Amino acid sequence: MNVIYLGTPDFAVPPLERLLSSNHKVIAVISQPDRPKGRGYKLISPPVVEFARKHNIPVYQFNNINKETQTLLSLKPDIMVTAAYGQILSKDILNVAPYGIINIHASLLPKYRGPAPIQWAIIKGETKTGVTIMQTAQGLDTGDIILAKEIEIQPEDNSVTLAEKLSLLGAQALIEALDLIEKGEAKFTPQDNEQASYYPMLKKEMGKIDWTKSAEEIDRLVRGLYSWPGAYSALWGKKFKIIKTKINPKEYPLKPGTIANISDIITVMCGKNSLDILTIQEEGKKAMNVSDYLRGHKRYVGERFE
RNA sequence: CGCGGAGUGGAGCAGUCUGGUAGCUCGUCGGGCUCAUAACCCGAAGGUCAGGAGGUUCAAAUCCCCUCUCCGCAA
Repeated sequence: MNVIYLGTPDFAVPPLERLLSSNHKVIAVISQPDRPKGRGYKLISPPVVEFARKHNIPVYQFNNINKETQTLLSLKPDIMVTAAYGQILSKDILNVAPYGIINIHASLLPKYRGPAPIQWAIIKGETKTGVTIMQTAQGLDTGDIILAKEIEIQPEDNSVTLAEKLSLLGAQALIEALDLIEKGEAKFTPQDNEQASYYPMLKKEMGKIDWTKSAEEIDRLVRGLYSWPGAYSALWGKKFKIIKTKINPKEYPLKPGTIANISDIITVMCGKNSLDILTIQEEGKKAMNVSDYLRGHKRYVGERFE
């Protein structure tokens, strides 16, 4: 089938790559416009755009896709695929291709609808998640399900590692779904709205660690928010990103947020249990092992994170 | 020109304001102590102080100029 692929971030690259080596043909890639990013506000192209250019696929970066119905029609797609595209599609767009639009969603729908399902699944302490290939319908992540694939969330998984896995899983699922649709064997199962849950976009403020919470919760926050926006806390007048932590079952008679032990790691008392900080990043500095950090900084037990 | 921090032996830092050829914690190597050790003691190696056969100066890691790289904020 002739496919128009709509996607933007890293997550959307592997499925596109997989499509290129499939029986289906990618006739165009649509992505968000280049945005000023990083220091100096340089204009940066989305990862999917970089990839598409490298493979000489025509790229479109519409400011508002909903005004481009005619452009899309002229491309004559059989079907369109979305993967973290970033724009809400109007009804007109949904009807451009004969086979409609299908979406790769990084959760087991109907759970974890919304724009950050991977991160939320970790934060909420799920032990498994997955990808769902579903029809893109009006309404956020509410379309009929074609197929889904499960994966376990490992205790050391963070959003980056899990996204990589889900992206590859999604690539595989996408091809299977397209093949089914082409053969007319795809089944479309409506979502059970009773079971549905929706989680919003991540915000920076979410990363501020509340040390009165349990070590388990904080550890999940650290893993879920890595690498953006990241969990953080302040100490010694500086802001520190907490990159990697490990739950420590020890309890100390100290207020939450207090440093209870320093060796190669820094152990901080939490609301319940304590947390070993393994990797840290001081503002303006690179991320480093706490053991390295401690070589150049005299830090003491009893000091307290804010 | 968005704001800001930083580039010093293998690692993390100090020294820069108040110029005078480099220091700390650790690592590495050798030796000692020890039943033994990541502990302790003694010793050693290792640095064109990001780069510019730049500027100022008797003298620059330190002051001035230019370039490169990394990072935090912001978006």
